[in-house]
Order: sequence, then structure tokens, then C-alpha cells
Amino acid sequence: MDTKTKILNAAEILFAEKGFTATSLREITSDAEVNLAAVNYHFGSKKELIKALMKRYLDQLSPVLVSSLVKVNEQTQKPTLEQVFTAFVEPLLSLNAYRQNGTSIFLQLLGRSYTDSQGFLRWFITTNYPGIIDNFVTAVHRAYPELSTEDIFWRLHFTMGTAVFTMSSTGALIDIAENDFGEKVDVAGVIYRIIPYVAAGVGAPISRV
Amino acid sequence: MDTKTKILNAAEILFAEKGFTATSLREITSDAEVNLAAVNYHFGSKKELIKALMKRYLDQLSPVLVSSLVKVNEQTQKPTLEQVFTAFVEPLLSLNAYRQNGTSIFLQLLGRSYTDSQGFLRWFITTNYPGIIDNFVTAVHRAYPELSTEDIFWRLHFTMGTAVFTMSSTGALIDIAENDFGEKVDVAGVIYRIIPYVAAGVGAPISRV
DNA sequence: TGTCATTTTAAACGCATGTTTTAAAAAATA
DNA sequence: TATTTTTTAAAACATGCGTTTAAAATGACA
Repeated sequence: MDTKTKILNAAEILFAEKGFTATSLREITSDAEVNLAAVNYHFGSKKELIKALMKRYLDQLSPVLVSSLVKVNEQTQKPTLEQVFTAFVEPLLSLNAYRQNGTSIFLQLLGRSYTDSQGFLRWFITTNYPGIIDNFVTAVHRAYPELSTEDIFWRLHFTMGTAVFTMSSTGALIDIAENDFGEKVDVAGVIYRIIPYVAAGVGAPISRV
Repeated sequence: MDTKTKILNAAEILFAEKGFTATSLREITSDAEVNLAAVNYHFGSKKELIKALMKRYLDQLSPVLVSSLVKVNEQTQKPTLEQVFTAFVEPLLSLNAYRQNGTSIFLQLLGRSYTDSQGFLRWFITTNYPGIIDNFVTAVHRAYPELSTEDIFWRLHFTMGTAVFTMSSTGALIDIAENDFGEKVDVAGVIYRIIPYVAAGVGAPISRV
């Protein structure tokens, strides 16, 4: 395995666990068993490493997800919100074949990228992968045409929060669920539990405040 | 104003804006116009300062919030989920009378405390203010008795994720909303937008997977 | 095999962090 | 007022950070 990949593989786990700022290059290179300077040699800087990491996942996910959303938009005149959100499941879980715990790691990284760094990664994602957001918004709009653009904006962010927050503590939650309810759950199980929740949330009646 | 208060007032703003790790004691003491060593003298450490900060808010909020939830449980035989979540609004907004932008600052700090630090504040809150969670779960159970304990567990966690994630990025979101839609939103506006969402999410039909 | 470019290595740089120390100043107490 | 306690002040400390440097090792290719 080449040095670049070793760094990426070690970095994604640490970043997902502890966040970008709380993870040092020394930890990463130590776990990856490469020299400290290798990060700056191969990626230029820590910031560029983070970008490369997200790119590796997004390049994998984006085409699959976009085509899944396009399919929903083409096949159904007026999809249900459950159908829209279910379109995420298979593409997201396909990341598990790509990398071990890929789904969980990616969602955690996504969450970190929103809260940790002051929005530079947010910009990176939205400008480089507009197809995801566009097709998603379109699908939601078709499923619930009465929702205004603002409503969609806010409710999609709430949904993002639900997914990201849940995934970042999935390990602990799965343990609790098993201890307290004797219920065995895995990442896929959690995703299937989230869908009715977010579908109902996005589909909530429009409130007149 | 005494040194302790000056530090707390300066710290809460910086912490809410940038997170705990990204804010240095030198920034805080500079803004507060006190000596650098004052933090460690008065609070012992940065960690204790953060705890003191959360305590100042939670001591203010907790009794009001608990009594608001108790009122819902006592006054209505079977409250709606909207009623349950609406019970949070007034207590939260009352923090604005307590400190300028108190609601926003507190919610952002709460969000930071879940994602930034590795759960020590999470423990601090749940162990020191159990009345909030207990009364909340009771209210949800009365509003939707068909929900199993597992379902409540998962859905309340999703709800927490929605709130926490949204609040920790409220600043950025409000800016985007204004730029993209020319829509001026404040914290109260965000809270009122969240309520229908989480109420519908928790109230979603029980899915048989 | 010798030459050149690429990659790895160890060390150091400059800087920022939380914390501690030591002494002076202020406030409280008697 | 004299003495003790609390608070401020400036400086230094120890540590960890991202990054850079310069030499050594490795690889590709004529």
C-alpha cells in the first residue's frame, strides 16, 4: 500500500472519532506508520488532506446517489418522502463495501465538516457535488410541493443533523440498545429507524407562526 | 464587575462562536480585559471554566424548564407532541432576559458540548439535571403511548441530534438563509421551525421493518 | 551500472497553547 | 494601624502543533 493511502486510511478513522482540529498529524502518521513529513509532502497541508479524504468518499458516493435520486424522480410522478429518503440507503450502505465501516465513517466526517471548520468544507462539497443537493431538493419538492424553498432548506438541515449526530454516536447507541432492550442493531438498522422519523419530519404540516 | 464574571461573559461568546478547543484563554482574557492567569486562579482550569459556564445557564434554565414540563404533564391528560416540545420554547427564550442573546449562546454551547469535548459535558448535564430528561420522557410517553421504550429511545436521540446539530451551526445557517432567501431569521425563528419537525418525527407511525 | 528524479527520513523551526511561578498590589480582618 | 488573606500582574515553563529543511535512501531508466 502506498504512503498516500496509508495516511488517508489512518486519518479518516481518527478524524471521524475526534474531529479535525483535535487530531494531530503526529497521531495520523504514527497510526499510519509513515513519517510525519509525509503528509505535507504528499498533500501539502492538513487542510488539503481533509479535502482529499472527503473527495475519496464523495467521488465514490456521488454518482451512485445521484442516479438513485434521479431514478426516484423519473420513475414516480409524485414520490412519497419515504421513497425519497430510502433512495439514500443503498448508496450509503454501499460505502461499507468500499471501506470498512465506510458508511459510519463518512457520515461522521460529514458532520465534523459542518461544525469543526468554519464552513470551508461545506463550500467544497456544495460547489463540487451540486448534483446531490439539486436532485434531492427536486425529489423533496415533488413529494411535497407545498413546502417552500426555505422550508425545504431548514428541514433538510434538521435531517442532516439527525443523521450526522446519530452516526457519530452509533457505537454507543447500539451497545445501549442491546443492553437495555436486548435488541441487536447495526448501522443499517439505525438507518432504517431514521427514515420514518425524517420522512415524517420533512413532511410535517407547514406551521403558520 | 468582578473578574470572575468578566471572564464568564467574554468566554461564553467566544466559546459559542468558535467552539471550546478553538478558543484560547488568551483570547478570552484579552476580551475580558483581565490577566491571563486569572482563569486558572478563579476556575482552576479551562475545563472547569466551561463547566462553570454551563452551570450558570443550567441553574437558570433547569427549574423553569422542569416546571414547564410538569405543567404539561399535570394539566393535560394526553398532550400532543407539539405541546410537549412547545414547553421548551418559553424557558429557552427566557434566557434572553437573563443574558443578551442568552438563548442562542446557551443552545450553541450545548451543541458544542456534545460534539467538541469527548462527552464529559454530556455526562455533567445528564447527571446534574436529570429532572429535565425524566419529565420529558414522561410527557412524550403520555402523548404517544403506543411508542415502545425502544422507539422513544431512538427517536429522542434523533431529536437531540436535530436540535444540537442545528444549534451548533445556527450562526452559519442564519447567514445562509439571509443570503439565499433574503429571509431574516433569529434564534426564536429557528426554534419555531424545529418544533413541527421533531414533533412529526417523534410522532411518526411505527414502522415494521 | 551510473544518473537523475522521486520519496523517505530525522531534525529543527517558529509559534501557540494551558498552566505554573513569583512577586507586587489590594482588600479584608483584627 | 498592623497583619493576614485575597487578588492581580508579568514572566517563564513545558508541551504540542503544523510546517520546513536538508540529507539519505530508493526507484526508474538510459
